[in-house]
This record gives sequence, C-alpha cells and structure tokens, in this order.
Amino acid sequence: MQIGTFQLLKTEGNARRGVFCTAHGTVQTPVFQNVGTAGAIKGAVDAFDLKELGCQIELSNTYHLHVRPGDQIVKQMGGLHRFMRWDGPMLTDSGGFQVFSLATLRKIKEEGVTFHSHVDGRKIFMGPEESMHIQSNLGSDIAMAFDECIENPAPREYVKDSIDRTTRWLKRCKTELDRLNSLPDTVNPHQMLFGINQGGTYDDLRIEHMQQIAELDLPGYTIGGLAVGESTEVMYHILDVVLPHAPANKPRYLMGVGTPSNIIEGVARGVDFFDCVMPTRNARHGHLFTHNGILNIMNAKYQTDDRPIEEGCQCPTCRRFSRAYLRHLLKSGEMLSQRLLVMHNLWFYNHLMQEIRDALDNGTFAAFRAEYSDKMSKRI
RNA sequence: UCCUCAAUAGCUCAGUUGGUAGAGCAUGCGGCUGUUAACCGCAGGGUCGUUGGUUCGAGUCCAACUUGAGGAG
Repeated sequence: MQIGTFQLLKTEGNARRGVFCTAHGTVQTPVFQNVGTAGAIKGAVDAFDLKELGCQIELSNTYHLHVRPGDQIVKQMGGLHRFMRWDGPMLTDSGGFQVFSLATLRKIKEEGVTFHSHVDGRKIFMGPEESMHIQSNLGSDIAMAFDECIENPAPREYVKDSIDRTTRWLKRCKTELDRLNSLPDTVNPHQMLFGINQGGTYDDLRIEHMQQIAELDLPGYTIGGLAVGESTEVMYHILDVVLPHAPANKPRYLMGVGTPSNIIEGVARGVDFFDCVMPTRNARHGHLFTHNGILNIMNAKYQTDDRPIEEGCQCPTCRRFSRAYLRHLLKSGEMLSQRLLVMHNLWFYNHLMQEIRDALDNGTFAAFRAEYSDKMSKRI
C-alpha cells in the first residue's frame, strides 16, 4: 500500500472500516490514538508498553516538545520515533489547541500567535510555517495543520473570520510542509498533512469551511473545535452535518474526543480517528473504564474488593492485581498506581476499537452500538 | 516536691482588645474530552482537657484539678 492512501474495507450505515498507510506502518481504523504529549504517556508508560497495550498510533504535541527539549534537539537525536523508541505510526498535533488552552498567555495575528511559555514565561511565536518546521523536525507521520480552536459558543462573526484565517493558515502549512519534505536532511520525507475543520456550532460555517479545505486534496481531514463547551447533542449534530461534506476516500479524525460513548457515536457517524487524554488523565485520577461503565477506584466500597477492575479483562493490570490493592496504591500516592491504572484504561480504549472493528467486519456494529453506547459511560 | 509551657476537628495547628470556632492534611463523594491537570471542586466532622468563678457574654480572663513536654532540686 502506498503511503498516504486510505482504503475503505467495509461500511455499515455511515460507519467505516478502513486501513490507512503511513511511513511507519498501516493503521486499522476506526482507531484511537494514544496520547503522549511530551513524547511520554503520562503515568510512567513507555513506547514498549504501548505495543503491549494494543496501541496502533501514538500522538505527541508540537508546542510541548518545542518548549522542552526543543525540536532541534529531537531532530539531532534522530527524530521523535527514535528519541522515544516508538517505531509505529505517529501523529503530532500542531500547537493550535495550546493557542486555545493557554488563551491567557497569547495574542493572535494573521502571521501567527505569540505565546508565553507555560514553563518559563518566555515569548514564543508560532505560525503555520513554524508549526510545520517543528513537526518536520519531530518527524511524525502525520502533521496537523496549525489552526485556531475556539470556544463554544462563539459569536458568528468571530467564527467566520476564524475559519477564513484557518483556511489561509492551512494553505501556508501545505506549501511549507511540501518544501520541508523535499529538503535533503528532513527527518521523515513522507510526513503528511491533515487539515482541520472549524466553524464552531454553526452548520453553514462548518460546511463552508469543510468545502474550502477539501479542495486542497489532503491525505486526511479532521473535525476540530468540538468537545470545547458545547453539549454532546450539539457535537453529534455537527458531525451529522459536516461529515457528509468530508471527502469519502480520506480518513476523518475527530480531535480530542472522547468518552467510550462519544467514540461509538463518532464511528456511527463516519469518524475513523480519535484521540483523547481521558483514558490517561482519568486513570491517574482513579476513574476506570469497563464494559459495564465507569468505576472510581477511590470509592470506599473497593477497600477489600479482591476482584480485578473488570472481570475477564486481559490487560496487564487486571491479569494480576485487585481493586483493593489498586485503591491502596492510589490513596497512598504510589507512582505504581498511575502506571497500572493508565495501562488498564489504554488497553480498554485500544481493545474497544478492536471490538468496534470486529463488529464492522462482521456487520454487527449496530448491535454493538445498541448494547454499549449508553452503558459504557455510566457510573457504576 | 517545685517552676515553666501546653491541652481547640481523626492528625498538625490558627484563633485578633472577651461577642458561641477556622486552615492544611486525612476521610467521604464528584468532576476531568487535539494534557499548563499525581489535578480541581464539594461535603461531613469540634460540650475548644475537666470543674468552678468573673462577666450581659469566656476557646480567649481567674482558680483548682487532670494529662503531657521541658526545667530545677
């Protein structure tokens, strides 16, 4: 398979089963990208653990790696794959989300954004070219466009200006990445660019923007600016409205989403790629995912519970340790608790995607959705 | 035996010139959606060592006692 091609294997309703080819191997979709922002999965999980947890594709962040250790350093060390010893597919986010989440520390202009580093306060300028340059130095397989993510709800006039700017930025990203990929010392000459759709909660702006970016014929398209303040129903509505306008022969990536239910509902609407900090962050905070819902391992009722987090789960944690022990570790502040809990949640997410792919292969996704969509995100 | 200091939430401690008590931690529960998050929020919990006294009113002032920590002999 040629790098950058997306092959649709099967569909069920709007849901898609596919395979996407990168310079570091193929990705079976729908897929959940495991988040390792600074080149590390929070909770003391490394690249070799990721393999064992069923991770197909790892995600890191442009801004964070630019601040520390510096993308030049990463390039000097042979690129991020070699630096962190992950030899599989990798996507890097562009820093666009940090423009949003570090809002108090930034100023947006046509050329780009001036940040103040959250680490030492120094001024950092990042625009489309800078983001591409950094991602090129990191050498990921998929680079994300440098976009503007805005809060929902936002005034219509602002959103309109913002999507026009994001489109201009996208064109600059494409031009710059093409140039960087052709340089002789580039880390990953097969690095691809995914465009990001914005438009807030306005149906027509979402569609207009998707049509604009689809013209660039990029290898993948992303829905951004969701799960940032709007209700779940609105998020699903936007997916319903915009995905029919995304190129059918390219993968669709819903950024930053979400709960197991969000993922099942996203797949049902035609999403192929997901990523979210939820399995890792929530694990560190004691919230664990199971097929029957979410349990909080901190709850007193688990103090003497000798069962695993989920009966029948084959993850490294559930094969060995009891709820009682995990609760003790977390309450005691032991670092081991983070590692064991994060491994369970990542296994759960990666395994969930495998179950979804199996269901699509077997034509039973509708039944899978009916059984689990609500159940998995309820508290138990 | 005497002197000094201390005694307030499960723990460690705040508590202004007397106006019926607060914090941190712990405990219980919740939140977390392209990670500034081993984080954030909420809640429960106290006859202020005991007994008296002064006062309109005492955790705060006085006395005795109890317990503890220092010190003297």
